[in-house]
Amino acid sequence: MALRIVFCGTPGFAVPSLQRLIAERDFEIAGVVTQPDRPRGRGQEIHSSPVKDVAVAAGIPVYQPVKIKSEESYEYFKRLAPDAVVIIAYGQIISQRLIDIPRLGWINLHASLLPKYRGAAPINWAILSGETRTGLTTMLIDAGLDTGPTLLRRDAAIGADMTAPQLTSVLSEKGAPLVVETLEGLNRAGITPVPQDHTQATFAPPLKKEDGRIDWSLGAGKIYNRIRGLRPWPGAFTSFLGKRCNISGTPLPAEGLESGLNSARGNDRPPFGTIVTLGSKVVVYCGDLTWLQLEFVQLEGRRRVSPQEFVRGAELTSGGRFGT
RNA sequence: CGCGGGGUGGAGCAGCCUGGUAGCUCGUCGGGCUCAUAACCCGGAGGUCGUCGGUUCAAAUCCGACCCCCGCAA
Repeated sequence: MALRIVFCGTPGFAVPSLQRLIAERDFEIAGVVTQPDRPRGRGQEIHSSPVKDVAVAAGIPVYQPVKIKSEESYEYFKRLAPDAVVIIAYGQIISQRLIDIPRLGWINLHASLLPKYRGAAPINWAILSGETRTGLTTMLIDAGLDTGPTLLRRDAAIGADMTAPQLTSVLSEKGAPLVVETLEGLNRAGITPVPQDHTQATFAPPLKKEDGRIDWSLGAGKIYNRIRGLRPWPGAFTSFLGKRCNISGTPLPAEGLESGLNSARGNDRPPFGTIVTLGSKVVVYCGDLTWLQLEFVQLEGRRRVSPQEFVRGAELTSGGRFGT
């Protein structure tokens, strides 16, 4: 007898798990719940969620409540009567009334080693914080925010150059089999839920636009963590002559430091954010006597260009700098 | 009709408001200089100024339409 599942999820992170559940014969996906279609992007065109697209393609009925905490959605779950609900990056808080419906509970896949990085943006905050390891945890949803007892977990390394979308992709793929394993384990009562140690909890709140603004007084390594962790949104940006400027870069290797400092006029420390050309490289002065080597620059309204091209057009003769 | 910026030799930009000689940095070609260099000096080639139409004696510049690119937003 196949387990009857309702799947709740929204972004691409949830897609591999959904696809896996659809493909496995042991599960019957009774319905998919996702966020309503909303106007997005330039032109404000209506877009559907990645999870919805997959569900529709698979012929699974989709339910998109504006508020899942409503009488109507309560009736929805009652009617579908799932054995378990799998919820991955859905985007709304679940009330106890709903949690109580399925026999096996609501199983969540979270992209961190709980209780670390509870919240909406665990992947971003892990990279932002300079972590070298993170992981995945499956847990039983309770009334709190990522506070329920944990079921299974998997470690994962964060490569030194890894960006948030890359790590998201890796973890979402690794997560799919973990979800299956968790469901099967729960069904045969082969997994014992383990309460979280709430004293060890840390939080990964939703990112804000301003989180992307670069503080050039930070060291290049920390700035690089932000560049990696803030993709694809809000991205790392600064300002240049009053215009928004999206940039990317990597810390200048140590052997470049000496010549970099020299060309910045010896002991006279330039202001943070000063742009200097070093041979074919274009570097920016950061805190802790470090330099960030630019990878690309994109001024608002302009195409993304190489740092060399940016410098040619920007006329940096008088010691141009970011943050102006 | 969500808001906004942009399309100018091969690249990145200025010029547009206040119509009248195509500008800057770089590349490229030729020559020179140097032990040497992503250095420097001299000279040259290369542009239907996104497309179509309008106004004007005259349009990169003003007006209209369209195509393409991008930032914000979500």
